[in-house]
Amino acid sequence: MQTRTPAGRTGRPRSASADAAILAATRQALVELGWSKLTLGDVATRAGVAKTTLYRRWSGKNELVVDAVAELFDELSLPDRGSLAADMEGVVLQFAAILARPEARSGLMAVVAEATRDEALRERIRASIVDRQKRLVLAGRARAEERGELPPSTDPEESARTVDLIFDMVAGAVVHRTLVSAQPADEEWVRAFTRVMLQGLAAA
Amino acid sequence: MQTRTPAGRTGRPRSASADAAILAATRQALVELGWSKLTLGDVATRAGVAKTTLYRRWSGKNELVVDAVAELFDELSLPDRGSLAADMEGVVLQFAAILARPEARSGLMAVVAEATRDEALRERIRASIVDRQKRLVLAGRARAEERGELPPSTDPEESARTVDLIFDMVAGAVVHRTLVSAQPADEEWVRAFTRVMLQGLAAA
DNA sequence: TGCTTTCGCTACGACTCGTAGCGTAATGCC
DNA sequence: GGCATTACGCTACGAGTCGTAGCGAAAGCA
Repeated sequence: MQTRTPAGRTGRPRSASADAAILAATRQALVELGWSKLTLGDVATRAGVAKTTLYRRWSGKNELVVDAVAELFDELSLPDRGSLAADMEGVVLQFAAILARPEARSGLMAVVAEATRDEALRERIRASIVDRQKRLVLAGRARAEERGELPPSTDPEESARTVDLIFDMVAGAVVHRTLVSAQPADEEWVRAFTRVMLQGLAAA
Repeated sequence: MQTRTPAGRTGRPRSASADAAILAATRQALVELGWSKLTLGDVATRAGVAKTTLYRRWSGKNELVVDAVAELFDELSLPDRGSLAADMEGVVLQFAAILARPEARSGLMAVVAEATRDEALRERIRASIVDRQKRLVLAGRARAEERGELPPSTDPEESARTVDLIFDMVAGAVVHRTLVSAQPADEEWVRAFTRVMLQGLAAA
């Protein structure tokens, strides 16, 4: 949210249900209208709140949509499928499934585009979406190390660079496949992609 | 352009210089204002043409910006650097250099976002940007085959799938690195990326 | 010279934006 | 219970943009 609810303060507290209603209404509007035709007045009507309430909590469309989209990615998980390759295929498929949803497609790309000219927005995206999901890469590597599929990482700086590279390659490829090439990131594609990734990383 | 200039037609012909001026003005406005604050009225003023002239040629902001951005990617080339790895590093660096320019950053992502809800726009992007640059992948592979670095491709369908995969991975990773992670795709990163790509492809 | 199409210009209604002002509702503190 | 404080819903507003229409002038072609 734009203004975090301070802990000990007097006065009427902000309605928690309004937050949820607004974010849900934002996603619904993204599905039906897309980014460019989405107006804050419309979102407020859908959520059953006044437009002024919306402006009291978010400074604008960008921040609102980032928060609405960020919630979508929290459902990503990394179930143990027995091998590094299977784990990776699984999470990539989950990621692809989220990107197949229209509220994620139109919302995510639009805020990334806006973020190219807005450092604060870029930081917000990084904090609430990107960095938040890097946990998956870290967990996958840790699990592979436990299995003995990967040697334990030694140089922490080199290790961080590799995580960033993996994340850029995975997220970038899936996004490009889904949104630019407009082809489904189905099991066949994910299998081919994962093979290139893992073979390439293993050789390095 | 929105309406191609028909060949044999009577009447005053459309000014060719106006097209160039409008596209240049669009890029300039993208740099100074970004996507969301760019208005067609402003572009028309910058280009020294009337707003109505602009609407006669393009149906809207989306189509205009696609054409303005597409021109940026035509300067990509594939100089012979002696090896597949060097060729790939070279073209990836060129691609990164274009994406480092503000008119490409803000424009490209925005139209991709809009394209998620507009099939015609998606097709326009694919035709005027994506497919147009796949020539680089094809040329790089052909050159590598001549050098003997790659076996000649046999199955044409499998071959096409590989080209698509490579393109999604290269373009996606560079875009994500540059625009989402907001880190420079510098020589060090490109070298690491290229190594993973080529090792991964070689093993498959 | 006529015919055709484009051009620049002005004006227009419709819409969205973000904010201000007001009275009311909900909470904490005394 | 009363009071201060904050959030809420509602209405209204000026500012800005959109995309289009209508006009006379300009630039080609036969």
